[in-house]
Order: sequence, then structure tokens, then C-alpha cells
Amino acid sequence: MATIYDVSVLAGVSLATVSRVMNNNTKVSDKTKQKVLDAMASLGYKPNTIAQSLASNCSNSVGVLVSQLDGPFYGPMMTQIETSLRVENKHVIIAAGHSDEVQEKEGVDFLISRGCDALILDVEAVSDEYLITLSNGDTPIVLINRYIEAIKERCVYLENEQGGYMATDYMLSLGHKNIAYISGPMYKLDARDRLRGHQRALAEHNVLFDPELWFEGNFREFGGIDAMQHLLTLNKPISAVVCASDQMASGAISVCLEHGIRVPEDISFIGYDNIPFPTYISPKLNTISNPIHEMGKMAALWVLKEVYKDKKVSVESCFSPQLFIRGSACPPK
Amino acid sequence: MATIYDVSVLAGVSLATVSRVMNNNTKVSDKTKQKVLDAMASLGYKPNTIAQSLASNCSNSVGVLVSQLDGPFYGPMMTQIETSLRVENKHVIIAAGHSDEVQEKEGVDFLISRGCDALILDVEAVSDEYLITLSNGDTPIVLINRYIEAIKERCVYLENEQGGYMATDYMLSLGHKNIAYISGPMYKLDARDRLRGHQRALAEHNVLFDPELWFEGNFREFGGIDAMQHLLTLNKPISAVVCASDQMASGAISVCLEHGIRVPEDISFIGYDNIPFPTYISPKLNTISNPIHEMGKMAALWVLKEVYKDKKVSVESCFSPQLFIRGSACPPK
DNA sequence: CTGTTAGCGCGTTCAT
DNA sequence: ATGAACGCGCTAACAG
Repeated sequence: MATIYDVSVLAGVSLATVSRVMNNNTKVSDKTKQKVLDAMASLGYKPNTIAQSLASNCSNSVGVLVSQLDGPFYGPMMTQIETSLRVENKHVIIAAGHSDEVQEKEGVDFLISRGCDALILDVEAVSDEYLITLSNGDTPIVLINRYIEAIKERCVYLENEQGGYMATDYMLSLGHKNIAYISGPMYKLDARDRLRGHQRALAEHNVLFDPELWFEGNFREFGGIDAMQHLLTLNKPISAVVCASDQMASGAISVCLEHGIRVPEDISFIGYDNIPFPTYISPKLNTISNPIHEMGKMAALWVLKEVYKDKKVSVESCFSPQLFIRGSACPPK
Repeated sequence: MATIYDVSVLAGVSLATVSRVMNNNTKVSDKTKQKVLDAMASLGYKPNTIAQSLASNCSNSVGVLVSQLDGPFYGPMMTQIETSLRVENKHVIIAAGHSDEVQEKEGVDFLISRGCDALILDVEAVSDEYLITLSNGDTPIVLINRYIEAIKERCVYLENEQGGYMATDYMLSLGHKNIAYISGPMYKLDARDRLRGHQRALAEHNVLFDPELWFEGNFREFGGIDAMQHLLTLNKPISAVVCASDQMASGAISVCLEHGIRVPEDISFIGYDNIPFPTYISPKLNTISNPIHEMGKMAALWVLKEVYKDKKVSVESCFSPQLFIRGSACPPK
């Protein structure tokens, strides 16, 4: 591999001059610049990014820690992050936290030790205090999907309570009264927020929240399956089910169909997240959008602006959910 | 940040000794080692990986280029790669190729310029020749999902032809004769291989391949939707549909259900890939497994063995598909 | 077993 | 505008 030294010899200039044309932050006369450029081209010179990092104390890498790399969310998010960052020649290093406090912290340490210039975190097991302390460290962080008052300028999040409200409000406006709710696990903030929204909608319509009609799921398909099986054993009238995730809604619907219960004729459904898959199956799932890809992009822009001092980007941190009406709900009989 | 120098001073030894205990490849007396360890601990010393990389000419990073970061495949694959590599303290840098030749090449260049020690590639737009040439370069590469004879020891792949055969053979064994086939795009090798397997199965059962019953899809849900809508306009008897991907199968099934066609009673279906989602909906999709996560893991192990000279791993490069029977097929009426 | 010394490839003062 | 020299933090001979 050709180095800056080879280029300097061929161009008949000093090392420093070559470095200058590379970073073109200092004035270099046009003709020496051209000589250097020619030399670089004829040698097929590529800068050694490792050496650049060491000398400049900037690795041009940003670490991304998500709870899981698979599933319907993180893919789109990673896509946006990678795309937004690569155009600025930054690279992304990934790590998975697996929703486990120890692993999430290990992931953070790992990424920091890797010399990342910034961290984009989608974590759920670590405490607010940990994150606040972390944000005072040397490596800047942005949080996706989490709102912490003390460091709100580093948070990119969705108004989950509002989304939960919208889902249930929609069912109520259709005329439903007997509404079951399948929530996410209560240790997750977004699950709690969505549930709160659900309860607020019920209250506003003077419908009592029946704890028996609430099942704590896990956001995954089989959580929805378990939930629906349980709800069916209750022998209570249920005309609509609001699910805190599309995955749970899909699982729950499959249980109904297998029991000969028609959707939406017998029971209406609405999910949350607006993941792609359920829009292609039958019935097409109504849902509340969770613009996870937008949030990924925004987090990347935050890094570009705050860490790499890119002037032209502007960031927006709070996202509003949106209702998508398709074919999985109708008025009660 | 404390450096190796600070540690050496505090421990009263030389720089080299500190370096030795870090890499513990040379013998160091137990008590000096302990002194160094204590000094490191009390300083909270963390090695600077950038400097290590520069000095050792090894970045401990491996680049992963996939066509897309989202969708049901690459998530599980990335998970395995990340997990396998992280335990060995290697980090993964990601890039997306978007199934486009230019972008795939740019991605490769990007990762190489980032000093990756090795590349794991899941590419489909670049030519075999390009990859063969690339494999002769300085950065070792492994290919996932692609078989190239000249560099087969660098390929981790699935026997797609066999899988295609199995899917159709299964339908034939159920008694189906009027079998439609929804393929992937013909410019992709795996799509062609799966189709070949389909044709071989038909031939073995003396069933003629009817080109009219073959629709070239795109592996995605809407490809299956388009395909099924087209097949239905044919007014030909069709009792079974073999799809080259679960996503297309799901799209196709949704079209049937909307037309009041029952699955599997009226038309049987089988997909390919064994992605999670369709196992949670109704009807549960029969399919051929595509162990993409296993392949990801194997690629990571290949890198560990061939690049980082890890002795204990053994790699296997050829994967066999497997038939999964669930609820989307039955004998014809 | 341990210390000395030279790089790794590049950025960045200082001079000039 | 350009060059010389030093330093980033660490590894790897080479001595001893």
C-alpha cells in the first residue's frame, strides 16, 4: 500500500503538504496541489484511516447498540443510520444488547473501547441514571426510543402514550365498548406509555378499564398467541382487541382464525408499529405507525451535527404516531 | 485516558512489559505481571484499539456487506455474525449494497479503506470475475449465499436447487399435478437454482413444466401478490403453488383469501426460507428452510479461523435445506 | 525474563 | 505557501 510518504516523494513535496491537500484545510498553491493529486492518482493512494484516526484522535466511526439486530425494527433503523452516515464517510459499528442490562453495558463499553466518536443507543434494560452518567462521559450519546428528561436533547423518541390513545380512541369511535388490551412487558417504558394512552382513551369515553381484559404480552407473536388464548377462556364479551405491537396482533389474529372467529366481523383488531409484513396478509392489519427508520435517521443526523459539526443538518427529536386504517376493524355487531 | 506509559511508570516496568502482559504472548514473571495488572486496574486503563491496530497492522474489525439491512434475512444473519465475532473481541462494520453493482463495489471499497481485516459479503449484483479478483487482493473475503467454483473454499451457501426440488417433490407426493411456480428474479442465482430444482422434480414425476404457470416475482410480498393475481386470470386449474420465498407465498395467499379461495383446501401453498413471521399467522406456512443465521455464523467462524488463526473452530460451507410441514398444504380434491 | 529502540501512517505545530 | 520535526499509543524486534 502506498503511503503519504510515497506520494510526497513522487510529487517532490513534503509529507506535510500531501497531508494538507488531503484535508484541504490549509492553503496550498494550485500547482503543487495538482502535482500531489497526480502523484496520488498514479500510485492509487488510499489514506490509511487507522493512522488518520490515531493522529487526529477521531475514528470516524459511530457505534450503534440495539437490543436485537433481527426482528422487524432494527433493520430499517440500521439502514437509515448506515446510509446517512456513509455519505459523510463515517462508518457504523454494531453491537447487540439483547435487552439485558449486563449485555447492554458490555456493548457500550465495547463500542467505547473501539474508539467510537459517538454512540447511538436503543437500550431498555439499563437505568436512566446510568445513561445520564454515560452522557457526561467523553463519548457523546444519542438515545433512540427513550425519553429522559435530564438529557432530553439527546433523545429521539415517539409519543407512545398518544399512539396508545389513538388506537383505543379509534376502536371506541367505531362503537366498541368491550375492548381487550394486549400490552408489552411492563418493564419497558414504551409498553407502559402505550397502556396509559389506552386507559386515557377509555376514561375520556367513560368506559371502565377492566384489568381482566388486559394481558401483559412480550411484543412478540407468541405473546399475542398466549394472550388471545387466555382472553378466549374468559368467556367475556370482547368485540375489539387493541395490541401494543403488530407482532402480537398477528399472533392473536391467528388464534381467532383457528377458532373460527372472523376478523374483523366477530372481533376487530388494531396493532402498533406498522411493520411491513401484516400489510400483506389477510386481513390487512390496522395499526399505529412507529417511524423507527425516521428516528434512526434523525439519530444519525444528530451525530453528524453535534459530533462532526455538520452545519447543514437540522434535527427533530419528537415523533408523532399516525393511525393506519386497513381491513382489520369494523363496527361491532 | 491512561496510556500504556502511565501504567509502566506506576508499575515501575518498561513499556514493553506492559504490552507483554496485555497480549500475554511472551513469558512475564508472575510478580511483575501482577504489578502491571494492579497498575492497570488502579488507573482504569483501557488499551487504545486504534493505536493497537496501527502498530500491529490488524484492525480487529471485519466488514459485513449485505444487500439490505432490513427484511427478514439479514437481521438474524447479522446477529450471529456479531455474536460470534464479539466474543473474540472483533467488531463488525456494516454496509449495505442494495443489490446494485455500483453500490456493492462502493461498499467493498469503503470497508477495505476502513482497514477491515476481512470481509463477509452477501452480494448479488457484482460478477463472479470481480469477486475472484477481489479474493486475490490483500483483504480476505468470504461469500455468503453464493457459490463460485474458482473460490469455493470461500463460499458459504445453501443447496438451493435441492430445496427447490424438495418443495415441488412434496407437492407432487401429495398428489398435485397442476402446480404453479412463483420464482424469484432470474438475475439472481438462488432464484434460478430453486427453479431448476422445481423443474427437476416435475421431470422426475413425468409432469410437464408449463411456462404459463411460472411467474417471475421479486422475492417480496407484492411480487407474490402480482403473481397470484396473474395466475388467477389464467383460468387454468391450479391446485398448488410453489413459491421461491415465504414473503411471496404470504402475498399470494392473501390474494387467495380475499378472493374467497381457501388455503389449503382449494389451493395448497409452500414457501421457501422459513422466516419467522408466516409461522404465526393462519394458515401456518409450509416451507423449505434457509438457515441464513447458520450461514452467517459459519462465515464468522471462517474469518476467525482463516484470518485470525483461531484453531478451535471448524467450518462447514455447504448447507442443506429442510422441509417444514405445517398447515398450508393438503392433497388436491 | 525484561528494557531499549524503532517504527506503524498520518496530523500539526513551528519555523522559514 | 511549504518543510522539518515531533507526537498519537502501541507492537515488535533486538539486546542484555
